[in-house]
This record gives sequence, C-alpha cells and structure tokens, in this order.
Amino acid sequence: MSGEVNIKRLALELNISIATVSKALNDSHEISLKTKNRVWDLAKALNYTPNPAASNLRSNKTKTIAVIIPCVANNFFSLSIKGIEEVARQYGYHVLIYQTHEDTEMERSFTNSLLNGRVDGILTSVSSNEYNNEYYQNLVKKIPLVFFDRVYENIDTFTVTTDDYEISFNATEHLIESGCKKIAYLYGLEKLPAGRARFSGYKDAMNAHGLEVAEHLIVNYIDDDELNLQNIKKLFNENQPDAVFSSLEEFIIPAYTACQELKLNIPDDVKLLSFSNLSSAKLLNPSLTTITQPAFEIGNEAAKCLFKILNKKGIGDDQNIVLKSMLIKRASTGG
Amino acid sequence: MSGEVNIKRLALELNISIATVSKALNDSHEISLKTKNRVWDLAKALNYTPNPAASNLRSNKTKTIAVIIPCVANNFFSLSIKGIEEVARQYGYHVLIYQTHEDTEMERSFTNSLLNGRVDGILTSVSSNEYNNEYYQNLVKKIPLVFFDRVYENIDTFTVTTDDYEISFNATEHLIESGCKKIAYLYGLEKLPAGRARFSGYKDAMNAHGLEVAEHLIVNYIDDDELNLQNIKKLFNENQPDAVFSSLEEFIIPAYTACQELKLNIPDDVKLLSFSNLSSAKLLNPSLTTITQPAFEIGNEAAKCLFKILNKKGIGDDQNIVLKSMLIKRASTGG
DNA sequence: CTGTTAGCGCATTCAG
DNA sequence: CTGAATGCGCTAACAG
Repeated sequence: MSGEVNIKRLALELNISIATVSKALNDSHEISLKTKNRVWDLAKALNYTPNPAASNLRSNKTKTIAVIIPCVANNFFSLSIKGIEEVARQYGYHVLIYQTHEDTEMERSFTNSLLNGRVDGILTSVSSNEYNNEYYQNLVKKIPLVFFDRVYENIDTFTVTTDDYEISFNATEHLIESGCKKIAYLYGLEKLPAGRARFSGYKDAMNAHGLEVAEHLIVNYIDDDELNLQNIKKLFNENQPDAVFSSLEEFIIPAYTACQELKLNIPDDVKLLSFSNLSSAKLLNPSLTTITQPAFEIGNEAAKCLFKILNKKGIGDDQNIVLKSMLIKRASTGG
Repeated sequence: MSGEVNIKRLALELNISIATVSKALNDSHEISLKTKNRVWDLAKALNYTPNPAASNLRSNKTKTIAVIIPCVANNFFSLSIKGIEEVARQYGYHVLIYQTHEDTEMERSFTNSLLNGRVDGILTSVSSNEYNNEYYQNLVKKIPLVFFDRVYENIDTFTVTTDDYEISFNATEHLIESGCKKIAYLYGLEKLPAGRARFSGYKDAMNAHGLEVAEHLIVNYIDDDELNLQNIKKLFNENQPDAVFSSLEEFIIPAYTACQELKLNIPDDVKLLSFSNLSSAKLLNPSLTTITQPAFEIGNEAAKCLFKILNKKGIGDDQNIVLKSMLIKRASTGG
C-alpha cells in the first residue's frame, strides 16, 4: 500500500493532473504556490519518494557515482572512500563500490559495465599490475571520470595525486641526515607514475648526497608475503643496509618481521621508514616513521572534481591537483 | 553513437521485432537458436548492454544491494565490505555504501531513502548511539534486510554475529590465568547486544573466579579521544588495575597512550587485551593480545543470507548465524 | 517460434 | 497557471 505511492496516486487524490503534480514536485515556476503546497503536503503525508528507476530512465541521470579501487580493506582506500562518500552525500548522490584486487582485467570489466548509464561518473584508482593508458584515453570521452592517487598520465581529465617525488626526496634526506649511508628501497607500484615518482625521489636524494643507489639495495614488491619476507631477509643478510625505505605500507610489514627474526635492533641496527596510513600508528613499534598521504582529503577533492565535471563547471581549471603528504618522524629513524 | 545501442536498434538491423530481440537476449526458450545467435552476435558486435534504468523500472529489480555501516575507515567494516562485495559480484549485484557515523538519525534517513526501489535489499550494522528496534520491526516487512555484527534483537530476519559472550569470557579467563586480579574493562557499544554480551562475558568470568567486578574498574567509551585518555589515566592513577580489557579497537589506543605517559610497563605493570581487527598486528607493540572477529567471513555470510532471501530460498533455516572469533595471544598478556 | 500491444513512473512538450 | 499526450528502454501477456 504505502510502497505504491506515485505521482499518479497523488494526482488522483488531489484531483489534478499527473503533469501538474510532477511540475509541483520539481518546484516548477509555472505552478501556483497554492497547488505546490497541496502537492507537497500530501506527498509528505503519504511518504512519497520518486521512483529512481523511472527518473533515471526519463532524465538519463542516476544521482549515482562509482568508485573503482583495488581493495576497500586498506587504510588508504577506506579513508578515501570516507572522503568521497561525504561529498557525495552533500550533493545527494549515491556511491557504488567496486574492488579490482589489482587486476586490470577486472578493472575494465567493471568500468565497461558502467557505461550503459548505471552511473553518472566514475572515480578510480587504477590497478598496479599493468600500465596502459590507451583504454582510458577513449573511456574519458564516454563518461566523466576522475583519477585519484593511482593515475594514468596524459589523459584529458582531472587527477588528484600527492607529492610523491618531493616527500620521498625529503624522507630519504631525513634518513641520510640521521646518519644512514646504505639505504635500501622496497619498491612497489613500479608500473605506475606514483611508484616511479617515489623511487625517483629516493634516487635523486641519494645522488644529491653522493650516495650510491646500488642495484642490490632495491627489492621489488611481489604479491606473496612469504617471498617478500625471504627477499628482505636476503637483503639484510647479504648487504647489511642501515636503513630501509618502503614505498608501500604492505611492504614494511615483512621488513619488520625480518628485523625480529634476524634480531636486528630498530633503530640502532637499522632504521625503518614507510609510506603508510596506519590509523592506529600510536600502537606501532618502534613508532615507525611514516609518510602519510591525506587519504580523506584526496577522496574529498576527487569527488569535488567529479561534481565539477557533472555540473559542467570549472572547465579551464588546472586539471592536476596535487596534495601534500606528511612526514611523521618517530623513534624508528631517530627522528 | 555507440552509446545509443538499444534493443530497438538491434531489432531494426536484424529486421525482427523488438520483443523477439528482448526474449533472445534473455535466452527465452521460445526463440530459435538461430535467431538467438543472430541477436547475440550483433549485440556483441555493437557492444550492446541493456539500460539498467529501463530494466529496473519494468522488472522492479535493481541488481543492487545497499550496505549501511557506521564507517568504512575501520578495519572491521572495510573487511566486511570486502566479503560482501565478493559475494555480490558472484551474483552479478552492485553494492551501494552508506556511512552513518554512528548516528541513528542518519541511519534511518539513508534506510528510508532506499525504500522506493533503489535497491533489492539491505545489509546493515547499526549505530551505537541508540537502541530502539521498533523502527526495524516495521522495516523488515518492507524490504529484505540482514543485520551483521551490530544487530537488533527480536526482529524477524537473518542476523550474522559472533560469539561475543564466549570469547570475552575466555579472554578474561586468559588474563586471570596469567595472574591478573584487578582487570579493568573499557566498555563500548553499551547500548547494543554485542557490547552488552562482551561485558557479560567479562563479568561472568570474573565472578566465576571469585573476582570482584568493581564499578571503578569500568570505563565507558565516549566519542572524544582526549576525554577517553583522561579517564583511562584516572583509572590507572586511582585504581592500579593489573590488566585492561578493551571491548573496542578504538578504545585500546588511549589505553596504550596512557601506559606510555604514565611509564607503565607492558606486560609487567599492566596487561592489555582488546577486541581488534588491526590488519598489521605484526607491527604492534608489545604485540597486543587481541580478540579478532572474522570480519571478511561475516560480510560474506551476511551477503549470502541476503541472497537467500532475495531468491526466496532457505526460509526455515536458522536465522541467527554465529561465527567464531579468535583469541590471538601475544606478549602483552604473557600469552 | 515470432510479432503486436500495453505499460512500468516520470518529465516534457504543447494546447488551452 | 493547468492538463492531455508522448516516450525514455525494456518486459510480458497475448495473438497469431
């Protein structure tokens, strides 16, 4: 009964036409205030809400956006979603979530499934297993899309990123200034601009201080915790770095485990520093020095960009927004 | 151009009727294989995908479910979402996310906005600021709904919870067995069944071992980090508990901070134990003993329940599913 | 096996 | 200012 309230019902009860009800509900200027009030009152009384499917079909708008990310169970992405959701709510939009599990195939499959009008726009942070921006060059012509954090370059749309290069440079300098000379680098996201920028920051800082960036000090991230641990232990055993800089939150965990297993003292034997958004950083041992990206603000900003496009505003603005990360110094680096 | 592919276009190009195309696409038994193949081939060639709004309007099905939770940026809930999303994908469903920020008003506002057919069903974990199940008693008659983790009782629908009472009892015993006698309790979610069950487990274990549950050993959680910290410091200063059992991940952080500020040694001066889903538990100091709920499995199970309802199966099954938590013993409790 | 017809709920012409 | 008529894209009842 109460689920069956539509404009037809309102029109019947008020003895006016469906069209008039529709216009009144949309606050059209061609309807008298008196009629509008009658409609609004009854709508409220009957708990009327427009059927979204019908509106969507008619208007080609869904009031829905999609977020496509590698994984929600991740400190960074879950905080980003929080930022996105907050802006969406302000605009009266709904938020669909899709997880790619770092798989470009799945990413495209999701994205393609959204091109038939299911959503008005997409926010995406791309998968790490591939870099190929051709797909997106065509895509952005078909649907409003904003990249955040993990972006493709040279695509005609908004991107929201952080100062990966600068913060990595600064973080590396911080290690050097605290006395480190053999700084190992745990390299993740090496196919994506963010990963490469982080590595460049590290490399350039090393070079700027006359330190060697040796091949054997670099460990590449792979999707296997056990192998990562082994590789890091090998790094420690064969090369005795005096610091480890991880470009990925997931990558510092095996490093920490390796320290425990090899009885390495932090920060005396080895200093640790990592990109990380651990929400409970206060519980960390030994208070890991971190590079923390403003995840919430990134989500916030990305969503705002998308609504700019959806509302056809802000064309001509700078399309590449760069937010600042923070270097939070702790005991692990003598900071 | 390619965005304009609909069944009308397919029908025109193939010189058959719109209805035939529709039936062929839905693999109806009343269409010849030959015709189906012609339709499928062209649909594929033109990259046809059905317009969801039109389908929804006609069929009253959206292939979409909603997840309403307090916050995504939370280890437990983000993992739950992962479990939900995985099941939804298997069923070809889309997932909408709504965050209530622990506000029952907002929770109801979101929920009400979903009653007009925007989604086929709802998964929800209720807000902590109120306990009032009247609203939901009516709601479950209007839309398929499954509660997970934070549930209301005596409502005719599925719930997916964990063994809060038993695991709290066991955890408390673990503390007692490791020599503790003055075990403080950090009390969260006190208005919800989960929170009360945790507290009962603690209380009953204390009593079972002849230990007093003193009023001054209980600290209630409030939504203010600074005040929580002060209250815990006061607890330490005035009552010198030899253990602290936190019923909430967020609540152990100020406890840990208090230990640092008061120079209390863990686990020698005080033992710490907490409900927690910290994904990077390996980084914790001093390896906090935790009660870890199977967050992913809870999401998984809850989603499966919802699809049971949606597919009209499993009526008569037990409606209250209880999953087992794990007590992960670490150095902080001498475990 | 295929086609004709009607209508889901809403918004937008265009007439009056 | 109000109403009658049309169609968004799709599905389903019914006819052939």
